[in-house]
Amino acid sequence: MIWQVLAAIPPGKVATYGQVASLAGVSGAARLVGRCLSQLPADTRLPWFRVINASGKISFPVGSDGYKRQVKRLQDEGVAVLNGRISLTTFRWQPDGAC
DNA sequence: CCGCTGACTTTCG
DNA sequence: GCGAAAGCCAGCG
Repeated sequence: MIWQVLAAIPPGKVATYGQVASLAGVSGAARLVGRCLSQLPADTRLPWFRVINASGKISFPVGSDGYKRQVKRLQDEGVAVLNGRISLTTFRWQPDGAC
């Protein structure tokens, strides 16, 4: 389920763990999503880098290996990352129909 | 079976 | 804006 949701996230947009969890049907299980991502292989095609925490920041220590990788991917997708935080210019992904 | 831990979220002070 | 507490699910000792 989590993977399905990840794959459903359009490029250039990002979603929070809570969003993904909710869409996955496990509302409130944000930690579950995070745990699931941690299990994802390094060569996975899933856009796990589009998943961020509620603070709009990357859930990795700044300067960390995974952090840099995620930022690189995000920028490649067209997402701007400033101050270790997703630029406000990048709208969060929302289900179709939701404002 | 109990308790700790983890890529988290939300509310209260 | 930040720190603390409770809620959430799964894996491990």
